[in-house]
Amino acid sequence: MGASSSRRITLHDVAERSGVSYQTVSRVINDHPYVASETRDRVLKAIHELDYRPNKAAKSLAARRSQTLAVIAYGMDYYGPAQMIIHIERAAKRAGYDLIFSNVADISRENMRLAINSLSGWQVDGILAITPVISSVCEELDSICAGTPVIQIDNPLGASEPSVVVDQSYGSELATQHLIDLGHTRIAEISGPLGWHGAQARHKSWRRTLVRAGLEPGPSQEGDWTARGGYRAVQRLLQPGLDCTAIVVGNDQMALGVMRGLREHGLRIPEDVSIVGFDDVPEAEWYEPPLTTIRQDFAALGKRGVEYLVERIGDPDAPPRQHVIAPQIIQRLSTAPPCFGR
Amino acid sequence: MGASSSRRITLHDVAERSGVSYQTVSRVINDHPYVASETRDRVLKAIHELDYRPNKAAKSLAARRSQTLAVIAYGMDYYGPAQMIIHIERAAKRAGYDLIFSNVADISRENMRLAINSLSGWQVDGILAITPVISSVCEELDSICAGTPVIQIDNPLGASEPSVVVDQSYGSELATQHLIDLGHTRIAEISGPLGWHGAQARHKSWRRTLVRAGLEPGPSQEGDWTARGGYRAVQRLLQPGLDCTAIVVGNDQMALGVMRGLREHGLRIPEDVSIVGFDDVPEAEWYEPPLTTIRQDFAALGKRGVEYLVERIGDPDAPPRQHVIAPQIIQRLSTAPPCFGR
DNA sequence: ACTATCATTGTGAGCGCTCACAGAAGCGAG
DNA sequence: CTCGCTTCTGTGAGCGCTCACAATGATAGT
Repeated sequence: MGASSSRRITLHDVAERSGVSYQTVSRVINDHPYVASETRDRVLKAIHELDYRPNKAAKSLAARRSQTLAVIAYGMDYYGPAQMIIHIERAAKRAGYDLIFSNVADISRENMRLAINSLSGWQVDGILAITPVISSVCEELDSICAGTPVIQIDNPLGASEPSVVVDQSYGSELATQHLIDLGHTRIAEISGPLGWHGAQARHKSWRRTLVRAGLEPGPSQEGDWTARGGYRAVQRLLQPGLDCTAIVVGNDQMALGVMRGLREHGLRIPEDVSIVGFDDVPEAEWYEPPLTTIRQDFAALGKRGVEYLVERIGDPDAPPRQHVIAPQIIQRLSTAPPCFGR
Repeated sequence: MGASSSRRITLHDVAERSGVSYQTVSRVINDHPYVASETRDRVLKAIHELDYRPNKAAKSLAARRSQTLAVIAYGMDYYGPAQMIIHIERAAKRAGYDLIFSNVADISRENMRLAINSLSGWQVDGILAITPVISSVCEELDSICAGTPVIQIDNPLGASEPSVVVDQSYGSELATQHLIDLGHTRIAEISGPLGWHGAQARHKSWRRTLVRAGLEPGPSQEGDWTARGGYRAVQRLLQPGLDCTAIVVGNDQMALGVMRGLREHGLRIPEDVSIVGFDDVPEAEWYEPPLTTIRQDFAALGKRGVEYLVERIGDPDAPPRQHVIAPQIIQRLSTAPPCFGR
C-alpha cells in the first residue's frame, strides 16, 4: 500500500502518464466540457493509479479563489454556537467548500481584526461571523474584510448587514405571552448577559409584552448563561421575597439553576412558580420537571448562513438582506396556571 | 476607510514603497535575522500603510508547508468532541497554526478517505483525527495520510498509533469501585454504544472491577448516549424487576434519562438506587440530585493532541507514543450507601 | 472546392511567495 | 593592504496550478 516516492504527484505526472497535456488533465479535474470521453477516461485512470491529489494552494493561487469559507466563531462553549458550526460545516461541504475555522475569545475589534487578517490570507471566498455580542465591530466588519463577502450570524434584528438571525423578540414574546395566557400576572425574568444582542432583545420584548397586556413587569435579574448564574440570579430575586408566579429565563442551562434555587426555597415547579427556558437543548425535555422552552433552530441558522453566503459570493452587489428564523415554543411541564390557593 | 484598489497588495508593492527588494520584505515578515533594524522599520511601516496581508496560498505553495492543521471531527453533537475542538483551535492558534476542519458523519473508511483527501490537498502540516468509534480505519490512517503526521484522539487504549486518550478503563473502575466502597454489591450498568472504544473499555472495566471484588456483575444495557436512550435502557433494566442498588451510566446525558426512569418507578436517588455518570458536563452539578460522575478532561485532550502533533511534525520519525490522561471522580449527591431497610 | 463552424487539444504567461545562491559592504587580524 | 569573516541585500528559479489564447482536425454549408 505504501509506494512512497519523495516528490509530490502533480498535474504533469498525470499528464505524462496519460499522454496528454497538463491542461487537459486540468480540464478533466474541473469538469470542463470539450474533453473527449475517451481521453477523460484515460486521465481519470492515471489520476487514480497515481493517487493524485490536486494541490489546493496552487489552485487557489492561480484561480484567485479558494473554494474555502471561513468561520469566526464565538461562544463555542455554548450549545447554540457549537450546534451552528456543525451545520455550517455540513452545508459548506455540500456546497463544495472547505472550512477554515477560528474561535475568538471575545469580540473585540482587535481580536476580530486579527482573526480576519489571518483568515483572509487564505483568500477565502467568504466569511461567516458569529457575532452574538454587542460591539461596534459588527458594523465595521464589511470594511475590515476588504471585499470578501461576510455574513453575520446572530447579529441584532433589523441590522442592515447581510445576516441570518433568530427572531429573539418573538421568542421572548412567545414565552411571556404563554405565561400570560396561563393567567400569570406577576412575571419575572432572568436574562442572559445584556451585552448579547439576544439577551437584550429578549429582555425588551419581555417587558413590552407585559406592558402591552397591561401588566407591570416583574423584577429582572441578569445571569451569565450558566446554571450557576441562574442559581445566583434567582437567589437575588428571592431575597426581597419573591413576588411573582412565573419566571422567563434566558436559556435552559440557567433554568436548571433557577429550578434548584426555587426548590431550595421550598417552591414547587410549576405549582408555585412556572419556568420558561430558551434554546431547547436536548436535555431540556429530561429536566425535572421537563422544561417548557423556546426552541431556536441553530441547525437552520448555520445552514441558511452558508446558503446565503454562497449566494452572495455569486452576486456580491445584491442588496443586503437579513434572513429571520422564527423560534417556536415547546410546551412541557414547567409551566402551569398560577396556584391561587397559596 | 475603504481606499479600494482592485489588485491585491503583494510583497512587491511593499518592496517598492519601502525601497527594498521583495526578498527583504519577505525576510521582515518571517523574522529572519540579518535585516538592519532601520530597514525593518521602514518595511513594517509600508506593510502597515498598505494593509498588506501575505497570501498564505502562495506561501504554502512556495514553502511546501502551510502552517495549517486539519481536524477530522466526529460526534460534534456531543459535549466531549465539541469541547475538544475549542481547545484544539486554541492550542493550534497558540502554536501558530491555522485550523481547517472537517466533520464526518461516520467513521467509514470511505468517508475518512474523502475527508483526508480533501484536506491533504491543502498541504496541511498535520492531522488530528477524532476516532472514538471502533473501525479498521484507525490502523490504516497513517497510510491514507501518505506522509502527513496524524494524531488520533480517543482511540483504543494501548493502540500503537500516535494518539492521546483518556483512560476510560480507569474511569469506569473509579466509578465502580466508588460504589463498591459505599457497600453496594449489586451494581448494574448502562453503557454507551459498544461500537465506541470508550464504551467498550468502560464496560469491560466495570465487569472486571466487580469480578475482582468478588461480586457478580449486575445486568448491563446498551444506551445511545442520549437521555432518551438512558431512559429506555433503564426501563429494560427495570422490567425483570431491578435487582441492584446502583447503576454505572455511560455518560451524564443518559444518567438524566435514567434518573427519570427510576423516579417513575418510585425509586429514589440515591436512597434506593445510586447513580454514577461519566463526563462531568457543566450541568451535571445541577441535575436533581447533583450527579456523581467521572470527569474527562476534554480540554486537556485537545490541547495535548495539538502539542503532540506539533512535536511529531518536528520529528516525524520518533517512535509513536500514546499520551494517557487520567479521569477523575467527582462525588456529588447521586451516590450513597445502599439502604438496607428496603 | 473553400470557407465557416465546431469540438478538442496544446502553449505561454503568471498567480505571490520561498528557496538557494550570489554580491556588496564593513571590520579586525595577519 | 590583502584576507577572511560577519552582516546585510538582491537575483534567479520554480512551487503547481489556471487563465487567455492559439492551433489542430473534423464536419458541415454553399
